[in-house]
Amino acid sequence: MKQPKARARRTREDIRERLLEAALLEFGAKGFQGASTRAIAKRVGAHQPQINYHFDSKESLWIAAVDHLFAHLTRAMQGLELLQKLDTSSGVNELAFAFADMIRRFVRFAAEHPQLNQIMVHEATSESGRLAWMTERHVRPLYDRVRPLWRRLRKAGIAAPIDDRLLHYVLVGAASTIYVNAPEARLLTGIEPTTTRWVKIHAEGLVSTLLPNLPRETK
Amino acid sequence: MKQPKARARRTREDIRERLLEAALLEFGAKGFQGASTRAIAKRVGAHQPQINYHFDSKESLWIAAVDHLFAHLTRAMQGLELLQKLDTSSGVNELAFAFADMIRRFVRFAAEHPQLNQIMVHEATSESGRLAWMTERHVRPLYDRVRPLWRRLRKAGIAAPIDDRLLHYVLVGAASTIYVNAPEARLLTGIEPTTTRWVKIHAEGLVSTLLPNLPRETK
DNA sequence: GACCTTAATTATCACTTGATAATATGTGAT
DNA sequence: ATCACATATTATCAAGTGATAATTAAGGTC
Repeated sequence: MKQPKARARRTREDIRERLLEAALLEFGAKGFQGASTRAIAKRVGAHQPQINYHFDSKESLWIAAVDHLFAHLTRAMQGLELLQKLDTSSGVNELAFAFADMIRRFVRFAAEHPQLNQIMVHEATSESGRLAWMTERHVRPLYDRVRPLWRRLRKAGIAAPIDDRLLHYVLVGAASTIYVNAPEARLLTGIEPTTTRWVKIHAEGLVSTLLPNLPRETK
Repeated sequence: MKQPKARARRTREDIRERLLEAALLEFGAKGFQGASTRAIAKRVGAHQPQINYHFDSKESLWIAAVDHLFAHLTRAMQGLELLQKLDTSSGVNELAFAFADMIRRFVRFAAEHPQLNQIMVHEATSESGRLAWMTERHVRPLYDRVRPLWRRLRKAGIAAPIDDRLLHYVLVGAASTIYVNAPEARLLTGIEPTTTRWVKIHAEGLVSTLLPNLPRETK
């Protein structure tokens, strides 16, 4: 009477994708050490050794998951042609509008994908190969791109008086902490911060605060 | 020839204090799960079972360490009589100066004791008994104290346009992320953010940004 | 100096972890 | 239908975890 459990066989891409998403949730919530491969596999109804089968190791899974998520971020941010605005040296006002939009997009992304900043924070608290890899591969490009833009906005008197090297952490922290710490924020404030309503309020608050002299948008 | 290793016998308070400090470093860097009691003990030249001897369990150690650190924060913040400024309904300008000072102190504390915000972030990413305990016991008092002050400053037109429920996370994030992520920040920016020079630049930047219409201090 | 309280050390336990090897089964090509 | 290959499952391992019990030694008190 013991009939063998029907095993769900899925395509390579399908199961890999599911494992990546599950990994992001676990790594984001528990950190690299705290997340267990068994818990990740269980999330998608798989068994633990499938992780070593589809990826080579826990670390490889982590790398693949982080690549996956940063690709998502890049996609979400690049409707903006910030680089071109800068390169063409066009009007500083246009740059300011583009920057404001970048802030809004970043806040929205942080709300919808808190795993990214959660993972960054979990890793950034102690030195490791993973931290060095993530910093150079994914964080530096963003940092290097944003820094000159901010300098220009400051010279134009549009941006708040924050050093361009510190800005990265001020912006990331101000934008993402409430979503990184969402379980705490729900307990503390009683609100659900990931609501579109609150995300908008948050984003507009940051825009007005970081770019206090943003000109009126006249299209 | 095998002479017994001289064992360092210390007073109860001494070894407890040392274990607490070591625990903060490990918990801050690795999170609760990631930190091992053996690593904590090793930091102070002790053996792992001493943790269960002087504290009851890993969790009790964590609680004691967090209490210890928040007591330190309270001490660092309370030269300010923010409460009184509020209660006496005295001039809003004085409140603003006090608030600015609070920001400076908080930034300085975050730089000198990154473990606090590291631990908060590690715990806040997933629900747990520890998170609930820490939120209600230590975070809520600060949150509840600051919120009405900020409302008053906003009404007076001194504070930046950020909702008072969100402010907590905007401020904590903007002030502490660079120190929480210091290992990353060093790699990324090439500067040492915990220098008094950079801490001052950071703090003043936040004050000007969050309180853009702070009156000139006239004593 | 003997004694006793308290801290330190050693040995060991049950449990969880990531990984590997061996086996079983699903699926498409022929 | 059969076969070959790719995916799933099971069993197992060594390493590391927090905790406990048993033993040893330090330091003050008389």
